[in-house]
Amino acid sequence: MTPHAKTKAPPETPAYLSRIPEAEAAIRRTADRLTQPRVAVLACLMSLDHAASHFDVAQALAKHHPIDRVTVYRVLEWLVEVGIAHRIAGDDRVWRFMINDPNASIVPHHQHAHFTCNTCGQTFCLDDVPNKLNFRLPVGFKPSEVDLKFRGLCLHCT
Amino acid sequence: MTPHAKTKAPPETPAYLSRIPEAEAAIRRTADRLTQPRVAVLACLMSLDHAASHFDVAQALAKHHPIDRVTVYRVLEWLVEVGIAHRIAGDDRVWRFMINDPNASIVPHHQHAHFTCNTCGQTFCLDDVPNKLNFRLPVGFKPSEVDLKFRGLCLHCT
DNA sequence: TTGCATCTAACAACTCAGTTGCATCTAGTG
DNA sequence: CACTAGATGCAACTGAGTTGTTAGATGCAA
Repeated sequence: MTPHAKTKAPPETPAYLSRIPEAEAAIRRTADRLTQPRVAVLACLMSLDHAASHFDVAQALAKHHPIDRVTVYRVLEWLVEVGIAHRIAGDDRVWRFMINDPNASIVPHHQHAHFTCNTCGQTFCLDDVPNKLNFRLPVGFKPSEVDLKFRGLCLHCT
Repeated sequence: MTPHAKTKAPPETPAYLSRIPEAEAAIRRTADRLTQPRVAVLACLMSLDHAASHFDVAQALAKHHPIDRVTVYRVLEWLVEVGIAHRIAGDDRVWRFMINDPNASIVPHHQHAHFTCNTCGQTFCLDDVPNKLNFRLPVGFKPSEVDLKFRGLCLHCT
């Protein structure tokens, strides 16, 4: 084990590297330019099963693809704009980002749920949870979006 | 949503003034001190049917009860601690606060819903909505809290 | 391949909500 | 009335996210 491993150091060969071809393909499908930061950030998101903050992304890429933090912000924002990812508001005032499920509907950030683990702090998407819910709101409230958040123990920390 | 996308200027005689006796009574029920900032902040929250940010509160009190913004933060935090109010995380990275429904359960911030209006930007509590929902989460996820947020058109903006 | 218009990245400087440290003051008690 | 724990006010700080500007890539057309 590495000494002083307070935060777990990234592995020698980061998992996101293998996702680079997949990321390039997805970016080419957009009308915008294929750039190194976009590829790296998207590959990073693709390698995760949970939501990542701008800081998580910048840190994961620091060794092999160091990217300015403003660029990370802008790439993440762009990924949301073009519909590749969606953003999640956390309780700690930090945005987290996650790849959209390609099987989901066209507006996947609507009507789907998130789960934040109280132990490891990571946020997961639960895409198939709330579709079958129908809410009864007080008279006069006309909802257009629903955001459902759970907190508790995730499957890794059980 | 613009931060503090606020409404009109407060009236000559702020509505919160009439809530001061009620606020004093509630604070006396706690084990802590009755202070002017606590009374004013609580009365302010009591006069609203929607959630208020620290900025909303400070602004509402500015004329008759000017209070340092750090004190507003600390009083709001204290109100949450003693169970008089609860805090809501908004999409604009701003905490908003609202009085707890005295008829609700002991932990009212669990298992209740919020509604944010896309037009006026205000956030309301919908206390009686999600109690009857039972969710089916993926295997391994053990939720302890649920937070349900709606966005759309509120009853004032219909 | 080269030239070029346009888009994108990097850097610095900034905004803004929220926090911390500390000296001063005050509510409640005796 | 005096005393003290606890609250307030002020200043300085933190950290996420944004904006402006310049330099550098990218992709298309010639």
